[in-house]
Amino acid sequence: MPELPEVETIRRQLQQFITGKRIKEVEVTTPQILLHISPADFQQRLRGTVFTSFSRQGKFLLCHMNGGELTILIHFRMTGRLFYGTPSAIDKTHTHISFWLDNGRLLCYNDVRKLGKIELIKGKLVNNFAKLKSLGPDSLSPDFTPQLLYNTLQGSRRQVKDLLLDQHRIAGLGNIYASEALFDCGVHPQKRAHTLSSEEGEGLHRSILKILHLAIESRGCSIANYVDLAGERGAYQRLRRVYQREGEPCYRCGELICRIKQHGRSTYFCPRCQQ
DNA sequence: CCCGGCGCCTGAGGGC
DNA sequence: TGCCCTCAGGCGCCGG
Repeated sequence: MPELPEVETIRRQLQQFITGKRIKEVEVTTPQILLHISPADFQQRLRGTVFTSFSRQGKFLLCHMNGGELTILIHFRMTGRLFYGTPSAIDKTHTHISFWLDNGRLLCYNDVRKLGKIELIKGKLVNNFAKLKSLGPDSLSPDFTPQLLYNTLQGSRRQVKDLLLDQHRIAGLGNIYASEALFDCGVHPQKRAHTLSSEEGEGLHRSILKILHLAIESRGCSIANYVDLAGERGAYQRLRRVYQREGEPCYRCGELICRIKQHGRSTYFCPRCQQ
């Protein structure tokens, strides 16, 4: 479930429903999901702690426990999800980590492909955590300005779509929203980043924000298997203009949407609207 | 720095 | 029905 809007949707729901809840017990059925910590240690450290708040950096979800004493860091990769509900209501197929809460409900990490990762960060180390520090500015943070994007583009000879997927430059965009944003501003995905004009840079910046806000309003994109905390699908897939529309007419000009491969990943674009 | 390839995993869908 | 291939919202590592 991966990109920024989906993680943000989950974060908001956690903030609303899980804040203040205490963990009674932790169940680890698939240890490989845990990074740099044993199941026993993970359980022991989290037992009895309270969910204080939830934040997000790019596609990382941070669950702050006991006012920041500990942070659970979650990356969903391709198919990770979180479910919240009563034990009888939750389908435990592909559930790897379960948090039993003091209200009798369960918060479960579910992941068909088991590519997602969960780790624990102690106290103030969060601000120094290498993995988070190496991220570029979050696409929705005030640091992500038109000027910053333009400077980033100027500093790279890579294809612009490839650059947009690099979390160390800009954090949050994934394969769907990168294609959608480039279509929205009419920039060809294979254009070299440094060749974009400042107007194109500004247009791209505007489109990224527009697409991300629209996707969050739609509570994410459920082309494949993404669902939110309550198991509900998002609605953005109905608004997408190019992603997975190969061979279908462009909504703007009628030309057929193309699919190309960039670094092993599909990119969708309109050859007429994106020159 | 940049790029391509592989590995991590499972499941869905298409061609034969 | 089965097999084999490709593909999938991601990312880290390695070698050239």
